[in-house]
Amino acid sequence: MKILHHPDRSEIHLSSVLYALSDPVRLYIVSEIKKAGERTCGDMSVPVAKSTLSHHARTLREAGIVNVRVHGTQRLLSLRTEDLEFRFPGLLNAILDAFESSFEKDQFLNS
Amino acid sequence: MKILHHPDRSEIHLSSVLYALSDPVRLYIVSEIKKAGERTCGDMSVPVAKSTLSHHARTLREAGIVNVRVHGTQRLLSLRTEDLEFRFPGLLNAILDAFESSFEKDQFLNS
DNA sequence: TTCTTATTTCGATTGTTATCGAACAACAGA
DNA sequence: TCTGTTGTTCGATAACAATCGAAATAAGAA
Repeated sequence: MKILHHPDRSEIHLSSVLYALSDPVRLYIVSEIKKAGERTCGDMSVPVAKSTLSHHARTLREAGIVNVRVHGTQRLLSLRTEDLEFRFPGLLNAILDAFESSFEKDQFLNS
Repeated sequence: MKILHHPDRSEIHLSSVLYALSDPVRLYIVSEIKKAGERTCGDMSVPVAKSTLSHHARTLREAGIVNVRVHGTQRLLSLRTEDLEFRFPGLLNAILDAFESSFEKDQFLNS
């Protein structure tokens, strides 16, 4: 089985986190995970090819934002809430609250 | 005199703000402005060419993060604190606090 | 008007990224 | 073992971004 690298808590960098979350698709993915707790890639209806979705999942994982757990043929994504809160208190919530109250999520509603 | 376009408060997008702040140089610029209230481009000692600095200032202005005021031959940059707080409550502070307590600012200390 | 200072714009370069489809790999169930 | 499901990797493409130096601009001072 493939080993998925997750950065250590201390290796999570602010710029990388902000960059990873500056993409509307990834922001949407993260907000979906936040709501559901854990989601698979196929679970999320985003208007991109599955290879693109895979790329986004990888970006989020390498930035230290999500944890990926292998379960059969699926990958379960969850937020690294504690680690992020430890490193950057209040950041994730501020971003996700902003996303929820913005119009940026609207473009995914009918996709 | 050249007109500098600043996006309206309602035109500030979360992704653009996060993207603009995902660059270490720009993050440093913003943290310097935050401390001083207002700064000129030449004021800030960043390890990049002046044309590059100009590019970063433009990115921050177009993302709606800074206001640029012309004063003689200089441009005074200030944070659009109120607008950002209105659109994304707590976001800017969470990011700047994270930056201050991270090691990311260290790379600029001796430049 | 000429010089100086502060900053922008231009053109070029180099590197990165988002995207896709096709091929591949891992697993589960029949 | 075959088949379908799930997701990754590969190769390609097109767009974008960070960077620089040189030239241009704009305002003020001499």
